[in-house]
Amino acid sequence: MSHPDAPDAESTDFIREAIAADNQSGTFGQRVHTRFPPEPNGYLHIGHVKSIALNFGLAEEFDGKCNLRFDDTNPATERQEFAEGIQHDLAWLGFTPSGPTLYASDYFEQLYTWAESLVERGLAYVDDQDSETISTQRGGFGQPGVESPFRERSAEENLDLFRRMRAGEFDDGSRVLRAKIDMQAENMQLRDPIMYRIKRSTHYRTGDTWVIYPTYDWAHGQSDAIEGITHSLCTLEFMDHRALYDWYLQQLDLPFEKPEQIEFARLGLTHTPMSKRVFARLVEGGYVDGWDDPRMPTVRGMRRRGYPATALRAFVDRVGIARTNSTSEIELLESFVRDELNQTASRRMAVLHPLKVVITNWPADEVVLVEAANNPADPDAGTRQVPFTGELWIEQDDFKLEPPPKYYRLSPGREVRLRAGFYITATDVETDEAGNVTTVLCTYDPESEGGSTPDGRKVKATIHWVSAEHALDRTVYLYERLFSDPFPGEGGADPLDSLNPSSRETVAAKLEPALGDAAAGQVVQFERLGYFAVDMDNPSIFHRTVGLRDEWANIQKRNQAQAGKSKQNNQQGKQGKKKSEGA
RNA sequence: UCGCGGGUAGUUCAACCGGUAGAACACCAGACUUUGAAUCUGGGGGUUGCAGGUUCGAGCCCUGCCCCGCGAGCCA
Repeated sequence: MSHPDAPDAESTDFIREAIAADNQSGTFGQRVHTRFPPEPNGYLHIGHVKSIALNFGLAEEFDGKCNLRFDDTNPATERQEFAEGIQHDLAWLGFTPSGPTLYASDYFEQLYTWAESLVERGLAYVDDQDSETISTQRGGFGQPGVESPFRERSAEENLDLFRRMRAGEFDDGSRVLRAKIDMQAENMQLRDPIMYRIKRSTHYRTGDTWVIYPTYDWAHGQSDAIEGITHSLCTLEFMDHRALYDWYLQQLDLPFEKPEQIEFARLGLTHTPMSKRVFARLVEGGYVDGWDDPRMPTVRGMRRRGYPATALRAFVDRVGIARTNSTSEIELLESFVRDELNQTASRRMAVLHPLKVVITNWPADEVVLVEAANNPADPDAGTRQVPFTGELWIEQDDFKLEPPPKYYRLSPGREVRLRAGFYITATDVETDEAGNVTTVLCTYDPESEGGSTPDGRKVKATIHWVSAEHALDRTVYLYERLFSDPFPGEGGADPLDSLNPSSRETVAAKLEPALGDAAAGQVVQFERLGYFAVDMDNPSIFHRTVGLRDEWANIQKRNQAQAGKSKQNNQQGKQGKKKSEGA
């Protein structure tokens, strides 16, 4: 294939450019070594996928390496379960670390040794004040900080105190080790940041061997250095930490080029808070079934929902890397999911909201096996046989006693095609006392088997169906957005305020027999409805992954909006535009 | 209030370090169709935050202003 004029398919961004420049100048000797450093205090979510794809993608593109390192410096929140889950999710996404899994907690001893060396050189001191006092002394934006009365302790005293901190002689929170930098610095991160705190909490890996733990800032750059990381990528909120990152590394006087911290914007997604705190509340509050609930934006939730890993990766690739805070539309993610599934998912028929059809001229008890393509776009996907009988289920939406304009599905006197089956014409209905249609009586054209007639006449609609006698009864979960507001929590509101109360609808569906063979986790297309994933644990449960694009729904929506608008014109006036400002 | 970062179609990103803006998704229309899907074709959409300046020429450079984000955890 030759597309001489095709735009360069290679995605480029400021980070890739920076790396190319480093390679050009030989800064790291052509080496590219990144790392993905999650804290094991929750499961991976779609936001992490962006960072993962960036770090691992860079390593691959530049023929370098990418580590998986757990940033486990806070024993209070971390758990083995999360560390394992993250590794599992990472593998499912299709990424493989360049070496064994690494842990910041493995560097505790080295970090401690380095800290002592800073103490010895008068670059760090033990502060006996409580956190509130320290916080007050730090000053504020535009106001200088106040130096701690303990700032000028001798190196000997500091070393003694620091060793006794490690030995467990002091109470939690009673002392900290601080870097001695500059209480006047405009960058708050440089106002004598804390390096160690005393915290008696069992660490999921180191147990109780430590009572002092390094803070993120003290641990991160040094961990990068230990691993020979060249480009340490993190999100924008760490921008102010870069000066500190560099300061620590400078004091260590390492015999090789120091890693370079580069920040990029985290992923924002409409209708999707991207905070572990919110996720934990959803799980703990019982608003969802767990971290792997199909409505959760976690990797495991999306996997259960049926989102293919390739779609997730294609999505974050498309969003790209920039320094602009931005929020992508969730529709973009969904379009990648559909795009992938359209190519891979087998077609099946299922009726979600069943309405009985009786074919009055069908030979009693006759069963005809009709042949249906598994994927019309892919002949290699083969065909299957679907039993057709005189009693069928069709979708309630596919019949209207009084068809609205532009409606061309089944209605009295109208003929439609049953997909891969026969043409039927509605002749009559049966209703209950309330007047609701309970059964549609039809006649069929015996010459139309397979979906076409000798006279070649056209019908406007093709609808799906399931033989009542052969139908499988299954539970299908239909999902809507978990949060109805595109920007949950905007303006300081509680994100949970915009939880959609009907984010999951449970439906008793009728499925064609072939669906009985669907494998756990498999995703199929229910024709005309959407993609549905077989639950990974219970194969008789289906989750709607994503619906098909639905032009008819759009038409109806437009008509409604039109009607609503003309109604509104009469009573318009007040209601200032609601603009949301940060609280 | 101070510091840092950012502002290009509805959204997310491009635009060879000055040559007068493109793509994807979304939207609209048409073609095709045994999924109102998919596919194909076409279309509407931008005074590049605002105002000046430099220049033959500015989204790119300069000045001022506006708006948004982050920063005062012993969280990461």
